[in-house]
Amino acid sequence: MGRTPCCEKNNGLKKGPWTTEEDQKLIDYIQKHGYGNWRTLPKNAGLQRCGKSCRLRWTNYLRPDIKRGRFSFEEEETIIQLHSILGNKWSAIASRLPGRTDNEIKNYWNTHIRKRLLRMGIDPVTHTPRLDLLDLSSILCSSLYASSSNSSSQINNFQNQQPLLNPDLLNLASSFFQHQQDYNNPQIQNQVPLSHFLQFQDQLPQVNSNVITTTFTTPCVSSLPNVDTYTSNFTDLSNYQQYSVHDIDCHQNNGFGLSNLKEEDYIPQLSNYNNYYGSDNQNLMYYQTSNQLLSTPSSSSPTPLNSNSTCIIGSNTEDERESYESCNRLNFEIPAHILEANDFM
DNA sequence: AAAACTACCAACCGCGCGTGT
DNA sequence: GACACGCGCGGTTGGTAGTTT
Repeated sequence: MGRTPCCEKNNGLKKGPWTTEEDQKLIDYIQKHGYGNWRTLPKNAGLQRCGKSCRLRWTNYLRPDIKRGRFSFEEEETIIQLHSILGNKWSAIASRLPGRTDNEIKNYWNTHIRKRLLRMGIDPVTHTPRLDLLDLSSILCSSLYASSSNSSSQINNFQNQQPLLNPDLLNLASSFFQHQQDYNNPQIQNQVPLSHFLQFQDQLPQVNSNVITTTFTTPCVSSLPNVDTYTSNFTDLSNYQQYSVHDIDCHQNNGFGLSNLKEEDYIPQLSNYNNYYGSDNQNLMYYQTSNQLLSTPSSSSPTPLNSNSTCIIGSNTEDERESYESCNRLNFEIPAHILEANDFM
């Protein structure tokens, strides 16, 4: 079976980059006749190209409504959100970004966003933390329960101490991530009742609290070479309060500190990843655009929708960020009520 | 200055789907 | 039902510009 290929091999048709003359021929022809039949178009237009090549050239480059230039933060954020829902459906994503082509978005994803997410320890496919790498419980427990045989002074700080993080909280975080992953699957979205997620509401006290900072100095986990920044969030579905977790930085002394971050390493606020989770709308789209950056040394930490219910794991201050350069650590900011409730201190 | 390396992106390729015969 | 066709999609490639060594 099978169909004849669009572009026969060695049939004299040109391949490779288009010349301006070819572009002009294609533009002129389409402006006069439209682009009804791509297979016959090149012959009629006097082009030594196959129809497929003409179509790609037109749709990806010559179309008059193509928007050129860098992707804005809003566009980038939209891409990330849509990708978390649609996956690699580039054409579907492109249809929601006027002026951008699927090819352009795909390229941008593969060359910028995907790499960035990977560096952050986020699986670019599932948009969830790579728990294979980032097993919070094992990391923190192994770090916080220091062995007396370890001579590191940092580690010795933790000798004979109670675990600093409640395993229940860590399990809760892992559960959230897993649910988030499950909920990205549209089939599961339709099957899992909202109440399934609300169970956590009881576990996270509804208390306005001042966010206090707790800094843990730990040995970095050598098995996490790519985990630089991790961003995700928790969304309380009942009232859109958000429990954000961002900036779990685990820098090894490999020279990759925050100061090494380039502009492209900064990401738009992803805290609205889950906004659609709480929507009753079957179409489940709810956008919050934001220009806020994460991990931007010159900018303050992004503010979640409801900052009074924020559980931030990360460093917020300039001083703290600078100290990353010389000190490996996990740095947490945890609302006081959670710390108290879990007897952290 | 040149080689090596990296990042980017336009273009290609193969496949699947819908439609017509 | 089988096949051909047109088209669109997603993955991949390769050329090139920029950067580093």
